[in-house]
Amino acid sequence: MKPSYKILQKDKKTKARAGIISTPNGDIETPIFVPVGTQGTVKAVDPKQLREMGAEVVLANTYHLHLRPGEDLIKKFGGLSKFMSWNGPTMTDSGGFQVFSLGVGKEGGGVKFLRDDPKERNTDDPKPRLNKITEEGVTFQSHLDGSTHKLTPESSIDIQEKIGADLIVSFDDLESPKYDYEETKKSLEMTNRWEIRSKNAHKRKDQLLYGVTHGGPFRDLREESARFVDENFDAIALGGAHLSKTNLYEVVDWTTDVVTSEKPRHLLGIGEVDDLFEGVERGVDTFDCVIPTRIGRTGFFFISPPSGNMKNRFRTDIDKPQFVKDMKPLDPNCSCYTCQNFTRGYIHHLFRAKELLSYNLISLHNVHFLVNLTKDIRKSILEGNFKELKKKWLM
RNA sequence: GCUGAGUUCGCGUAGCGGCAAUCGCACCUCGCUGUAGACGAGGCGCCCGGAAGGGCUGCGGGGGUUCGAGUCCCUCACUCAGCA
Repeated sequence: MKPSYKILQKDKKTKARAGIISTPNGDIETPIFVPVGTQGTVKAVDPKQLREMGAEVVLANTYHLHLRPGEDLIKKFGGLSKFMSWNGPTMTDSGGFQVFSLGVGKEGGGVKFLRDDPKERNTDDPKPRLNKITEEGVTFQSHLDGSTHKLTPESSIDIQEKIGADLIVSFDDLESPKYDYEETKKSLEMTNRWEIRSKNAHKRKDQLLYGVTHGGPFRDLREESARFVDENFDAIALGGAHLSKTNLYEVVDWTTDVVTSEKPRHLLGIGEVDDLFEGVERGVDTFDCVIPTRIGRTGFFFISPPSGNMKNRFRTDIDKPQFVKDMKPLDPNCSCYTCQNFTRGYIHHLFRAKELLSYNLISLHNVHFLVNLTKDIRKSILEGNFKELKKKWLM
């Protein structure tokens, strides 16, 4: 079957909408947070746990799965969804992001994201790049063994067809946050050429191919890119969102104002609590982000209001000494397995002892937290009180 | 009792006579947004400082040699090993 998207309800005051993406592996009720499972697993979280918490789709990475175990192997196992025993909808990223994260993004000490605080902006010391970008595609040094690999729009799509996710992404070039207007424009033009090649290479009709919008922080480029992607694709992914918060929301607005409303919109790589509200309000349907699992493995867990707020970014660190004797669950308002069964004091102990269960319990909570938040957001759209829910969270 | 080895940050350690003194663990603080991340950065004698920096104390105790001692010498204490 051909994947499709349908809007069920539009919010009256904002661009938020509740909808449904239908795929051969099941339906995805949007808005929804998409946990990232780069290597065919959401790190430290079992597929059964994902299903039980209500996750509906998992995003894996073309680059990583190509290097290991290889797309042909995954195909032999019946595709990614079966291979990882998830048996639900999946999405793959094109590998374009690795151009950035292994190359440009490593410049300036690996700072990949611009914050509003100028002190945190990229510095100038260049780091060696692990990749080379040409018109044809990208040549990588494998981070596993240093061997050389090439990824092109055609090979990325070929790999993604073999991996067999329901939702796949065009091969794009990522602009560095350091690029000026001209450099960003050049990068965008490359992306556009690569996206057309991606589209032409794409044969499997049971997969939905997203085009990716770019254009850095520049309005006219963003709008041009959105128009271009809208003309050529049935699904819109908003890329290069490594911007300051305020700029990010502007960029989302510019994009969703231009793009056909009846197409699903994905915001690549974004997913802090406030981003989910601001994104949905501006018409985003799906988000993927490593945040819940990455910070989970380093001890941070999400907390809801009133203890969670914009100032603490809805998170705190289980490693803190204050949790030693804390008998409360991670988040008192949370219905996840972790919060229903374990105390902060116990998880603190596990984390200090580097016990593997701590990574599972915290990651599970964090993923549940964001998935559940987007489900609440969806419900609020259907019930007509999205703004009230947003206000309750972001104050 | 004799002989040998040892006693340096909470623990374990490094240290050609120029050291506030190495490294690991622990501890404290901070950071992670399409995952080279179960990770990374900083701190960890005391005092002042935002920092640069400055002051004080300091390598089992005591004494000595030396411009200068954790480093050399004497002595005491304790620990460990072997012999009695």
